[in-house]
Amino acid sequence: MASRTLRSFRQFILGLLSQQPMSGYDIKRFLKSLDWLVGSSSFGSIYPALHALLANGLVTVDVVYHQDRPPRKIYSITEAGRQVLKEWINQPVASSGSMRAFLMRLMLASNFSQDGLIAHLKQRRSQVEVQHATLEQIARAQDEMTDLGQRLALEYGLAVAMAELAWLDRTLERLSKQPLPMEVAHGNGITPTV
Amino acid sequence: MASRTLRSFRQFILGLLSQQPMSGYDIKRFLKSLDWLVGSSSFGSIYPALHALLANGLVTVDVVYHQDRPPRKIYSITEAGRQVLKEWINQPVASSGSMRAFLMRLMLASNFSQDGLIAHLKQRRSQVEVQHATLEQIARAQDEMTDLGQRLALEYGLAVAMAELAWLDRTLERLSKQPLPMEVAHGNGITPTV
DNA sequence: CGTATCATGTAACTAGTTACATGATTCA
DNA sequence: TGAATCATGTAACTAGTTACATGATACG
Repeated sequence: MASRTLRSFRQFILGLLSQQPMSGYDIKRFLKSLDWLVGSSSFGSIYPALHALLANGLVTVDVVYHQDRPPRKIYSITEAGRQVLKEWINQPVASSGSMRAFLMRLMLASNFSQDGLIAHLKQRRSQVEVQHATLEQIARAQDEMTDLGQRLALEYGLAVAMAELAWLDRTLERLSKQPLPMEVAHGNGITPTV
Repeated sequence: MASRTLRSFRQFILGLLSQQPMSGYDIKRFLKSLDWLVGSSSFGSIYPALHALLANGLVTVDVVYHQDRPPRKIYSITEAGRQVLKEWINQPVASSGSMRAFLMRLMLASNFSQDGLIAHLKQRRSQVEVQHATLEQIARAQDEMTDLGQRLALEYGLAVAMAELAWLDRTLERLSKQPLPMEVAHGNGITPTV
């Protein structure tokens, strides 16, 4: 029984492997370049995650030897892995919805159906809208009395929320006009140097 | 020896208590309202954190009884607590700098010196600028070849980064013109209903 | 010759979540 | 009567970090 203890980070790694076979080192490099977007992580979490995915039969390994460099373990997703990934993607996202969680899923868009992708963006839109309204309400309720830092943080949140809403609206419109270039262009720019 | 094992979350709670004495339940409520900004947390982390702060002498408790409701434990910061908080605030922030970590500190602005606050905003500015440049570089390098999701995530990050930069510039200018209304207006809007 | 990059991994620890346990009061 | 809100807490677990260990090659 494929333990359903896989949580978001493991699943995200699985998602990356669905786009391209990679080694733990590749994943680290890739994640580091997107640090700001989805957050980096240490080898101490990547390797164990990979071992767990392997133990559950969601990925396979190929050891590739080189003359000049240490051997590399290239992980590839299996059919079972794609299945689990698809199930994960189809599950609704937690209502709080951090930007990080949203972006992690968004990056795996090729595993969404067209409608699924649009639904994901719409869901984000409504979440951000709620948060925006909440922040404005807090801001209105407190006005002068609030601590300077709280006021600044509130303004900051409002500015970011508005930017997100604007982007989401633009993008949703763009996507609804074109039939979506959904032919999955594999490759994430990190050449695996096999 | 006041163990220096206190990490950001504990310190943030300490910071909240520096603005106003609160109970664990108050903190939960307050954090929940700012879920989107700094993230919520469970009682399972709040109460133990409070106990740890108490054990280290950074806060004190007062039990307040009510006729109609359960008794509440109101925590207040001590002088030692303010000291630790000040030291934390004066420490430089990690270079990666998530928005969450930034906002947590920003919310505690009343514990900064004027210059400290401006320095904090400037540091964020330069971090976001670097990230923005990095994302643009990735976007340029990959152009067509990248997966749809990756492209969307990149765009999203760029939009948010630009919004942050704009806000930071506006705010830094605003702050440099006025001598700052730095008389600390205590109170965070959550009436403690003592 | 020392440092950086490539490459994999483990062990000890920290932090946090979820689920449980308790119990009073208010509202439908 | 049953659910919701107020209010505190603990125990078991999960996830993640930091620090360590290993070892090759390349570059200055």
